Amino acid sequence: MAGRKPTRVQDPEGVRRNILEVATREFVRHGYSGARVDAIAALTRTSKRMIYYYFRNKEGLYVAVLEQAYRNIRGVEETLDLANLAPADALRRLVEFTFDYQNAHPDFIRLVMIENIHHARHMKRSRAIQAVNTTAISVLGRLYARGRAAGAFRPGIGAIDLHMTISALCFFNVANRATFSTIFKRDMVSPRALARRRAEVADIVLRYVQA
Amino acid sequence: MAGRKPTRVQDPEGVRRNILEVATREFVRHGYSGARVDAIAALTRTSKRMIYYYFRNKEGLYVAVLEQAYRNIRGVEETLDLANLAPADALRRLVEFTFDYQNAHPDFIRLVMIENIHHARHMKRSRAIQAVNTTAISVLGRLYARGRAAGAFRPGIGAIDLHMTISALCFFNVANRATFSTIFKRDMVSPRALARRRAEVADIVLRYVQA
Amino acid sequence: MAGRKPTRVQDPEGVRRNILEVATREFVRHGYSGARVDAIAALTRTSKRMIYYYFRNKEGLYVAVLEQAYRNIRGVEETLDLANLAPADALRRLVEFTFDYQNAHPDFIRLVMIENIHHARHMKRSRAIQAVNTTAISVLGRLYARGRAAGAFRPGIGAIDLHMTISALCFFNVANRATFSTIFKRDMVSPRALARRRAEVADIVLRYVQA
Amino acid sequence: MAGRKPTRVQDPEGVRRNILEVATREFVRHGYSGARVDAIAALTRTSKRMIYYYFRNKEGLYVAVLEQAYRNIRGVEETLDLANLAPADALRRLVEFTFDYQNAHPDFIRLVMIENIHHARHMKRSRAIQAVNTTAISVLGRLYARGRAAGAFRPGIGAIDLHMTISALCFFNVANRATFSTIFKRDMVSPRALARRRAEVADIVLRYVQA
DNA sequence: TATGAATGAGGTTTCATTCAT
DNA sequence: CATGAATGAAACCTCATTCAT
Repeated sequence: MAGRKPTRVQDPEGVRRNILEVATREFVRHGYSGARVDAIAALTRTSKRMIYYYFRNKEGLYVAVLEQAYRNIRGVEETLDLANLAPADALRRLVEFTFDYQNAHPDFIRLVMIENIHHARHMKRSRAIQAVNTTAISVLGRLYARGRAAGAFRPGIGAIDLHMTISALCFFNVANRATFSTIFKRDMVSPRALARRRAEVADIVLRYVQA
Repeated sequence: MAGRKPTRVQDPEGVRRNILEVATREFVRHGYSGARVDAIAALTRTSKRMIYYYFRNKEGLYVAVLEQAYRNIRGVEETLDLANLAPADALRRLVEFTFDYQNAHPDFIRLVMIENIHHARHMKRSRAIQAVNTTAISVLGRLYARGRAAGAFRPGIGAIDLHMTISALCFFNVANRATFSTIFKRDMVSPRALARRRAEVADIVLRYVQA
Repeated sequence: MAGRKPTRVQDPEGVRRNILEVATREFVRHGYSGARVDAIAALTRTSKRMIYYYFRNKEGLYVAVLEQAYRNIRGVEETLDLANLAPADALRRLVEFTFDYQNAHPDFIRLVMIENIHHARHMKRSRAIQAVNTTAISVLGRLYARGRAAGAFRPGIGAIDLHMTISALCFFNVANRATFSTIFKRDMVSPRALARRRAEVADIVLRYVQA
Repeated sequence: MAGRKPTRVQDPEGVRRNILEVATREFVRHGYSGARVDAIAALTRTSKRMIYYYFRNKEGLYVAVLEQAYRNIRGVEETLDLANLAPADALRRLVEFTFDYQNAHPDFIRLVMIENIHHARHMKRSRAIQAVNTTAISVLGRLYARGRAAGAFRPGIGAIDLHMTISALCFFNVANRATFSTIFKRDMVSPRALARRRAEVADIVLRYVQA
């Protein structure tokens, strides 16, 4: 009576989460069209029927996966506590953090790639996602303003442009890893390789911004 | 008898090319799994049977599309005639050219994205593709050496790293256009927006390299 | 605790009636197989479980709907008070009333159509329904006898035949409205169109019966 | 070489016809939603896949069935050669023919019922069907004009009204057979019952039209 | 009495591919 | 070389119904 049964017979939230986890893996692995609802169901602790019960259809499931992914990264920049660092140090830290974060979360990167393959069709329909990435920009904007005030950064750089630059440099290392490392026989995943590239990316951004 | 379609009745190479064009469009639009052999056949001036005749199966067709795409970009850097420019100018020109070229060939970019989604599986199997991008590196390598000799560039930068940086910055503008412009309500396609970003990208690279 | 839905928490008869109303609409709209238990439940003020609780299954619900519909029309003819009219006038009134009644109750007509599509399978099983339409015949039989006695009607017409004739002419206007008005671009629903056809139908029946 | 193989391996038209026949039976038996593509396929000499090849989807198949049914009845009235009969005789013959024809083709009647259940949705979309029933009206219109000229018919009756009357009386005998004969325990299918009702229907129409 | 969660069976449709001519 | 017809396997999805609380 007191104390739940060990096998929770009904646990909607758990079931939902379980489906979402499995589905994320499958979509990430095979793309939207390549992912199989059947395969997802089989890896789930529940049945195919439940996927449709919770997410209506394959597209609904995919959108939920996407939203969840964006929700997970929302505002990570704010956890950084950059205010106590000198602007240049803060920026370097932000870049390195972004680099590490993206390399640590290839699933998210791949979902973004997939979404781009599909012209951001699903993202466009999701209010939840649209509400996201703004924190990145505001954190960056404040940091840049601080650097400007301190005379550390040169003028004329937009926060969105800066964000795009950082994103582009970090994103590539994950997104294009397969083709790039194939063509150039280059290690892009070992800790050493990551550390080297991370430093390089930070250098690029700092040289770009510094006065 | 009299009224045959004006289609050249026997033009194997033309038929092959036609299939390849249509297939490129479809793969680019919908990804590998999302592309439909039926749809490709219907848009072709020939029939489905010919696709299998020439390319064996869907995967063969996709690989052919990919190889063709890589073949088309092979060595464009060499057409640039950078030798007569000062190293910095030459590098700026190379970057801007790369930026323009990639923005002008989103199909190729999207094929690379697709290939990355699929872990470069097909590319790895294709000798033809593996033989490609080396010219980019050698052109860049020579240019960097020249800049070093002239005292214009700082030491310690690898050609592959430099190439990756340029690629990352240019690639992002095409590959992540859909999601990025959706989230940040940002124009990434107008001539004006392209010109601005191209200049910015060139600046980034030059500041990174300059002594 | 405070904010309960205003729904009477315990009102079995009301719940039953509510389900029946919604179900009628759905069956009438989509036919037996086309109607969805889920859809019915969703439109109900209660839940799916209650449908099964009260009606056992989809078929039970449908039979209940059908019985209810027949119960509602049972004996409407008796409300007419035809005894004070001359036989011909009484018959005209009966026909016009039937015409109006059927046009005012398309749901009932459609349930009859649906039941016919299914070979009256459910009706055959329902004692409740079988007990119905006899009043129509007896009313009509008495009226015809009166007309015969008065020399107003010709001999040799059976009450059931007469009923069938009236039914056929009235029923068609509702049942075949969709196809007929589509093919012949004919208004069959405006008050004016209904009045014209009603008069015509009455004429047909009277000319048929009159001596 | 000369002389076809007995098992014609490819016979698209035959396959199409075969599917259509089987599908007609199934739709007629179970209505649109109640009919099962699987069941149709199983009764076919080909496979489920072919149904989709030829008819695209269930709705396409149903529309084809409906069009085919209307095509089959198109212009049967013209085969009657009524011109050599006196107007009243011609009209009686037309009515009796219609009665017999509809009773002999219950499948068609049931398709019309089904289509009405679905608000003529499919018919409205089909140009082929819309083009049909006009011959019935023109035959009837000419006949009525002839009867008027001969002083045999009374004035003021519209051809479409007349057609509706005949249709209603004939249609009912097939369409409402199941419910009507269940409630009134009445034989509506034996040759004798049909002959009696046919004569009655003809009488009704003639009394309605005659001067 | 009431509800949201769950389910198995089966429904429709689509896919890449091959066959017969 | 070329084509329309054909196919099996599997994809996505829906249905009426029942369970656990």
